[in-house]
Amino acid sequence: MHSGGVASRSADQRDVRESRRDPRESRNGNPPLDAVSLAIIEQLQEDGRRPYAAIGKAVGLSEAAVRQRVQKLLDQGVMQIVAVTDPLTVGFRRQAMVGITVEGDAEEVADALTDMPEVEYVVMTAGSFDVLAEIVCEDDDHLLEVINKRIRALPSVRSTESFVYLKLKKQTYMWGTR
Amino acid sequence: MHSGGVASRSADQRDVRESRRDPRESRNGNPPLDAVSLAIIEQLQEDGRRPYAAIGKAVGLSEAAVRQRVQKLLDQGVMQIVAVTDPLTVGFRRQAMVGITVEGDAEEVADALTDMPEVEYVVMTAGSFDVLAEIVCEDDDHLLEVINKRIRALPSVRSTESFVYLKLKKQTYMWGTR
DNA sequence: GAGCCGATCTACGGAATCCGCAAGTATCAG
DNA sequence: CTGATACTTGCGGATTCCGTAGATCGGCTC
Repeated sequence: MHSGGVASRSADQRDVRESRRDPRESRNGNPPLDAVSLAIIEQLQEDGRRPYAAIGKAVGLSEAAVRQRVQKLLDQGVMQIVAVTDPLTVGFRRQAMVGITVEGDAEEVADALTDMPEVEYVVMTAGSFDVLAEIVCEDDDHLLEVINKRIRALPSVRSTESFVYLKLKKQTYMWGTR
Repeated sequence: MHSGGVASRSADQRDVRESRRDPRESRNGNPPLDAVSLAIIEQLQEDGRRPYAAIGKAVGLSEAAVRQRVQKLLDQGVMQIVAVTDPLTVGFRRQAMVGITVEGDAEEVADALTDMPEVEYVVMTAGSFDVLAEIVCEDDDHLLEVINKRIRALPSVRSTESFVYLKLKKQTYMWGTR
């Protein structure tokens, strides 16, 4: 992936010195998305199976154009269309959020966590934790093993604190549409 | 929602006294899912737009049966098919995880958080926080307002601690498929 | 400006999918 | 036995998907 990465001139470049900065800017390394792609994403956040034609009607594009843009967004990893559930509801598994403080490079710890299959979610943060990781496990033994044997075994990890999930109350993907 | 919740007889009932316990059990209040629905969900976790016929072939069901099951899972709120992105990558918005300690009933605080549109994710936990909430905001001012004015204003909230997101490293929905 | 190139959109047609419906079967609860 | 539930098979029409060809636009070089 990341074949091209070229071009990608954002629209509306004339106001570089604009007072109120445009809310959408590249913040990662990724492509700055234009308003149309944003609108497409919003459509798919409401319903991941919505037909391309319906999306096109909503955002003012042809069906084929929507299809191409969606495909590109998926290929670039900007978005993914998936089924999401609450693992606890689904049945098995123990979940926990683990806050981690790091001695050296926090990013390399985050990368190590990323490689673990039990880790669903990794984010680097500012605050009393350097990294937050969400873990999904089979049972308590498995959870214990991941936290104590694998995460704490990482060289740069100074300390960890765990928050075992008791009940998921909300899970939305509707930002941009409210 | 939560209208019916009836019936939901699982298949393969003959081995109730099986030695190794079935990994799937009702843990919430929700319907215990059978192995077939689990398999369907796994398929849709890989690709939320996969055709029903392909799913049927994978899980050993007819196209119509898959369609009916998926519809039911969606209606019951067990699963949702959506586009997910990294808001930071998409451009605008400030994100943070907020850990909250509660004096009285933690669940009512969680419910109050659930009603806030800026709150994407709410989970009740065991540990030094009673509730974790993920917040997505327009900018720092907005974030500050939500945390200081709205969350801390809740009567039972004893204290909060915020972790502003710097970089999202991983975001998966592939549990069950590894 | 002429000309080329890459990216993106529209247009179009055939294949595949979606979706409702009906009939027939099997299982389980009462 | 009766009713309820769930699955299968089959069907047909509307819809959607998907590849491709052609048009358009902006930037680039010369």
